[in-house]
Amino acid sequence: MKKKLNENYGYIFEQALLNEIEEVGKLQHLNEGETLINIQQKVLYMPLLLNGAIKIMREDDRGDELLLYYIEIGDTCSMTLNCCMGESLSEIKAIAEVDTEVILIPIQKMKEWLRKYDSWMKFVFDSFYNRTNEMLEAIDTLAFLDMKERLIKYLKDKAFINHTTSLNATHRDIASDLNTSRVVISRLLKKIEQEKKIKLYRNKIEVLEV
DNA sequence: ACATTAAGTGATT
DNA sequence: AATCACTTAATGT
Repeated sequence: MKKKLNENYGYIFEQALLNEIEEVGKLQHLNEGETLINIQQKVLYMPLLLNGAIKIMREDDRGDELLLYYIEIGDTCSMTLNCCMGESLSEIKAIAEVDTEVILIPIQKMKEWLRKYDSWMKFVFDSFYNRTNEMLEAIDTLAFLDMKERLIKYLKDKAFINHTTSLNATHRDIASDLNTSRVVISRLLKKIEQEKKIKLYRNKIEVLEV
């Protein structure tokens, strides 16, 4: 853990803070598809991403999901930052997009470190800024793009996060991430394929134009 | 060979 | 863009 921590955060945090993180943090491995936190669950830890990627989903009361954005290396989730004052319930659902390693930090430490370490404060503010921007982008996407454009963006993002143009996903999965129906996705994918931007297979999509 | 699941399609709203 | 109803294709047992 020490090594991985240093690789990813060695340049951001001072040594004393790194030591504390090592002391109180728990290393956790998440397999692809595993849930880090679910909606309405108590937020007890703040995750520091070491590698991999996590997708952040919103969910309505019927259980319909919507992909908001991804969290990547060196990131944390700002939703947990809101919670540093006390226990609260998660507004979002976080699922590992690929195999992922995180360090879990008890949220009580967050407040304490804010006063103690400049680098921590800077990190928290930066994270806030980054998440807010991603949130705005998610809103723009929803408000201004039609389903076809959303789908293309989705494919690009997914290819980027997974570091491959060969995506393993069913039309059903995609429809659920975008909160639409499978039929719609199938038809749009067909169109996009005809435009030579992707190639379709069973359970798999090859992204050609990136 | 049969059941299950993924994907394609026309028609309707 | 969503839904229905149905078909076809791929895959697992």
